[in-house]
Amino acid sequence: MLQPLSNCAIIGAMTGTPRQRARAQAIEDIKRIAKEQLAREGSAALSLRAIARELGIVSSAVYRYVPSRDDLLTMLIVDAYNSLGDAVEAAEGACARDDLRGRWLALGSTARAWAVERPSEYALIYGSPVPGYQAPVEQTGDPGTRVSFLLLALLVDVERRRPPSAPLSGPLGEDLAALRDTLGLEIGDDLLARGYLAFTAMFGLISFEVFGQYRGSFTDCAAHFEHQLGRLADLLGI
Amino acid sequence: MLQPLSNCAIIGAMTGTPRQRARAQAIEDIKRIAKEQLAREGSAALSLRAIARELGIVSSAVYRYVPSRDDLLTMLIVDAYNSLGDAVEAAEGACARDDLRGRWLALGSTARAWAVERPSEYALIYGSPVPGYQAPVEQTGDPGTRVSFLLLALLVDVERRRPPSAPLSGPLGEDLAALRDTLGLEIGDDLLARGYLAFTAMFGLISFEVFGQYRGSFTDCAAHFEHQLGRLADLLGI
DNA sequence: AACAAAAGAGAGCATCGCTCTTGCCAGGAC
DNA sequence: GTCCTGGCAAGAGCGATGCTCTCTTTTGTT
Repeated sequence: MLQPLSNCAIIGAMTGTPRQRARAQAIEDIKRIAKEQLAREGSAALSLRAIARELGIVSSAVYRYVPSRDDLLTMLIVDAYNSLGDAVEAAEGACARDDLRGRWLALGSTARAWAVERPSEYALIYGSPVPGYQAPVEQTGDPGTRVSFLLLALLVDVERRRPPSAPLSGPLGEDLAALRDTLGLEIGDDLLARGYLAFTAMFGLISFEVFGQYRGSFTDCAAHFEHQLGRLADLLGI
Repeated sequence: MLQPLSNCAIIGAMTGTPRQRARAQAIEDIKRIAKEQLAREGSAALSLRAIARELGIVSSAVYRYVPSRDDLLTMLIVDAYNSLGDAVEAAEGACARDDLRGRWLALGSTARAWAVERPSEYALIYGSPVPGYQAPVEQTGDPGTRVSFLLLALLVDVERRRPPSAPLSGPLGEDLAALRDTLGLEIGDDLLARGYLAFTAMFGLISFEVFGQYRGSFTDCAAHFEHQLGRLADLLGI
């Protein structure tokens, strides 16, 4: 299980020499303003010059703290992954471990609430990739898998309660077997496939809502989401 | 049912005065190069100056044909919606009308194939909105609903074969009733909700694949997609 | 107090979207 | 056939971007 890493920046700001503290604080300020800009203007309009203006310094000074605009975006993506991971882990961890359905519902509801509250940050990690920019996996890798690992852990607990199912044949069966190997988790093909579908459908629901694809079909998106989350729980057999 | 409108540009290029033909051809050239740029660089890197360079004209000349970069984006979005609509309508229309499952599978497979072939155009319509730009609904409205209308028509045929289900209560029930009213379609609450889930899950699956969220979990994404499409057909009871 | 490292300032380069003015040139009216 | 007007391209220019370079100032450390 992954550790909550998102507060390491705060820890960093409290330790070290005054120079290091000031530097960490400056980076935090830059990221804070960047997130505000992101929420106002969108990811492509993220401007280091505008950040510098708002910070009251000249644009070239920002480069003392951030190597480039793309690196700043990567930092924000990592932050977003960790923020989402923190929220979902906390909510899921508050459930009784044997309350499988409750854990799934908590996971989903919290992810949706997080996304609806920060649509711009959600778009950063689950939207179409920012053009001309591919987030480096070595940076985003671990934080980017926290939610999926949470679901996988849930699936392991589900599997324990269910009779073992026959493995799937064909190319999908081979892929699932390979996944089982690399992850080292005991989840049958059937449940693993159902889990993938539930996970993808859940983020599909969130994306449709956040990105405005419903075009106002629902006045109460939360009710719709909860309803569908229940259906997905049924699909998982919990 | 909506007409296939996407070839009106070609019709426009064949008719009218030489002036109008040349103008329509120029706009087509601009859009073609824009799509190539989109595929290479991404939507935010879409540059009118680069288009002008590739076209061998000066940047200001492009503004004779395209009012602004945002308007060009809107044109591309409408084109993408229509291209996807054409493909899906053709594939679904080739199925026997009473082959409900076949129609659903054709709809989904074709949508996925279209998206995998043109990830940049898919991102344009189903990705996170291009920053600082909201596609005007009056332009994208009709083409943007073609696929959903196809699914709704399918759901109507499904409903005819199924025993009527009890309406849902609560806010979701009210939303679904309002949808039934405005659309004028006879689809029960239960099936309508299932249809929404299936639709959203399908595009969630496509988005996860196209946007690289699976991080290489599947060597055969098509097999995985077909498998899940079958599960969603089961969910629809077809 | 002196030093060195870090931070900031400013100029500059290439790019972008977009506007304006200036010519040019061909299609349509006569 | 000629004339003229409307559409078209060119070019300069404005404000903005990311990023680099150099120079100066600040500041923590010794």
